[in-house]
Amino acid sequence: MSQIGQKQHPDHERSGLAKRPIDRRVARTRGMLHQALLSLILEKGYEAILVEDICERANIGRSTFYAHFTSKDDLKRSGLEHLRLELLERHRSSLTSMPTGIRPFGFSLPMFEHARDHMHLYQALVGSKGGAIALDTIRQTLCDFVRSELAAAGGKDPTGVPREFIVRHVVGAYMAVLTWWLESGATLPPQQMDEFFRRLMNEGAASSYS
Amino acid sequence: MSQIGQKQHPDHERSGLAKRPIDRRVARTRGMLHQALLSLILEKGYEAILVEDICERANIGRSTFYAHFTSKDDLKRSGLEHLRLELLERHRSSLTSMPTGIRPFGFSLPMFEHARDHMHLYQALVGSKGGAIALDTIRQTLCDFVRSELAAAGGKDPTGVPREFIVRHVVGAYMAVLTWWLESGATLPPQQMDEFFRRLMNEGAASSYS
DNA sequence: TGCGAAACCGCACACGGTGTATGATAAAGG
DNA sequence: CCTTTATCATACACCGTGTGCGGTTTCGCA
Repeated sequence: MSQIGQKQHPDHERSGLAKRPIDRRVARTRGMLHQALLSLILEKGYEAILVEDICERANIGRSTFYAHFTSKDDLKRSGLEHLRLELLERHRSSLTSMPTGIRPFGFSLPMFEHARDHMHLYQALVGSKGGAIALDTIRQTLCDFVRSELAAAGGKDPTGVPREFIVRHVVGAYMAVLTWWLESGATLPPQQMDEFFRRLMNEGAASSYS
Repeated sequence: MSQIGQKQHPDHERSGLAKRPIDRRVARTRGMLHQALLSLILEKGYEAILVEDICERANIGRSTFYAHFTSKDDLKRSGLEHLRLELLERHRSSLTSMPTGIRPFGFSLPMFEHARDHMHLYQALVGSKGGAIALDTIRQTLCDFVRSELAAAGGKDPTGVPREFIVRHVVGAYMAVLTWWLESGATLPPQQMDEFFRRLMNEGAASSYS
């Protein structure tokens, strides 16, 4: 309960959330732990990992682990948050670079590219059984993207299909093909995956049935 | 290690897999345990459940639990297998009753109905965090359905989209809307859900974008 | 209806993983 | 250089798991 990273310098306090410099030791420790967890997920899957395993791999004392994270799940969440923010940022920049804006499924290509750039990580998340919870974070983020796209595009749903139905439909299909892509080694380029996805979404999957 | 249910009556042995009558006590015990697990999943979620909880709820001694199942997961798997077989059977009968056969997404309506009939169970699976593994069983079964549909319908994929891509796309979208339906209380009737799903699959989700 | 088999029960035990407390040591940072 | 802060090893209590073992109850079958 050493309350690490809570340096109190009342003077230097910036407004609200200060970006105070972090002690090198803290940064090193957390980095090692994150990396250790990741490599262990690839080896044995998340569920089978022990806190002791992580510490051993990271060369960190077990008590130090608990000084930074309350549990194995806490460590996972922390690592996932990085990922989520990075994804958000990439989506944001892709929006500004292509100001047509209303093009549907704008999240698709950036997401495929992001997954390609972090393939080792995503494959770990997909492969392990515990990855389901992790992927759920991504799923919810994508759902937000689609919701705002739908809200921006058209107010009416002429087909009578509930809007949330459409959101889940689109993101569910997307996550499924993304997962398949990663599972099978991500050999196809992101551009082609994006093209396939858009084709099915535009023409409907039923058109491929005969 | 009492090896329950291994009655040895060498005479009465039928060819191969005999459907030997099960001791009433055994049936009662297993039924209680399955039911207890289910109700507990609804209350606290699968992960938080202890073997002791299950036994207490079922009024079964803890040693008896281990005489039937090796672990909590084993009990879950056992219950899930029932579900999977029932789903398979319903799909089979729906195929024969509608011999046109080639109608795409034939799994859709039977699946929605099956979920409606076992709503409490499915909602438990969807809601709990551990449900991901359980839903995966369903997902794989549906993938098999779609694969055989695709194989039966047409040999060529004129669009150039890989067949497995289509399979994952369809089932991913389906599982997503099914999950949403259950999460939100399954108020819409299965027929309407089926109709919505087919509409998006036929016209493409992009058509709902403006 | 009675008898043998088997299923159930409670209890006790060893094992392993978790999370906390503590005091000593090492390394940042100013 | 000196203070602050992070790290470490150790020890400990706690809890859930899975197994072993007699004793009791219930079932199936003759």
